[in-house]
Amino acid sequence: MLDMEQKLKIFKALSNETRFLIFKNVFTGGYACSLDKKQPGVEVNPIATCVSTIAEHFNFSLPTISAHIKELKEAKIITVEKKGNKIYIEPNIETIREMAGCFQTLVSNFDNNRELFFGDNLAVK
Amino acid sequence: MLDMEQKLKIFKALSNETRFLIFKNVFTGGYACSLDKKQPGVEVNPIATCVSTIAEHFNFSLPTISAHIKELKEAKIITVEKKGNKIYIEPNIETIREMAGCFQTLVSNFDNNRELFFGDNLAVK
DNA sequence: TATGTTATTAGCTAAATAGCTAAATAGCTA
DNA sequence: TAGCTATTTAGCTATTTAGCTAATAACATA
Repeated sequence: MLDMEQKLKIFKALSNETRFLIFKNVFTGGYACSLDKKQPGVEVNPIATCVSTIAEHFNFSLPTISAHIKELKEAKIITVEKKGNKIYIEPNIETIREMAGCFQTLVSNFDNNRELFFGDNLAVK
Repeated sequence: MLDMEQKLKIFKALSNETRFLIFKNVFTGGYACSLDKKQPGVEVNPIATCVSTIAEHFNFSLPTISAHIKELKEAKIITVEKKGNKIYIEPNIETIREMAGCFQTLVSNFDNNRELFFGDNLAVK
């Protein structure tokens, strides 16, 4: 279960456009190709990418992108693993799964309470 | 459908602890009682509350709470309606329903791709 | 060992954020 | 109309954020 502090970190991490785009592309494979070009045959998840590959997609400096990645890592939205002198970045789907669950529970409880109290349900109205 | 700009506003709105707590209590009825005490018989959703009622729960000034509420309103997380000289605040469940859907779609697509590519599914492993 | 590659740290600046108090606005009520 | 209640606006300050360059660290390889 994600506690409030962790949720705040996740919301903050995703509230910045650059971090949101990194998140989007890490989760949907938007950066995956560049990796193979750089080091064919390396044994990593084909969805994995690295800091400089991500940075290629932005007009920001490498340290800036590195700092954004650190924030996504601390929010547990991505995982990072050092192999050689590269950092391999992968999506952390379990955190997103938990977020989906939290929002869904809130909606379900809300709809259920509304039905209990008012006998209606705007969700199907 | 929520566009990226709207999602960024929602994440930003929920990244601050005070706003997160307001959100939590507006959605779960944490502030509802004070309203009746103030104006019995007024014709509003019993879950509705107002700015000063919310402010009672924090050690922050009324203008500070007012500004937080404005940000939640602009993120479409809550709705506000002026009745007389009060602002009645209600949860906007449709926005949260959309967020739940976005996260769930991301998770479902991710799991589906993983199964397609690797024949496994960490969700049930 | 020297050089190149990848990423982080340090130190800086400009802009945004979150808080405050005082004043203004809007509407109700005596 | 005068005064009361509810809320917002204006103007201020301290802190945080997001960007930069330069320097450093860690590792690979010629």
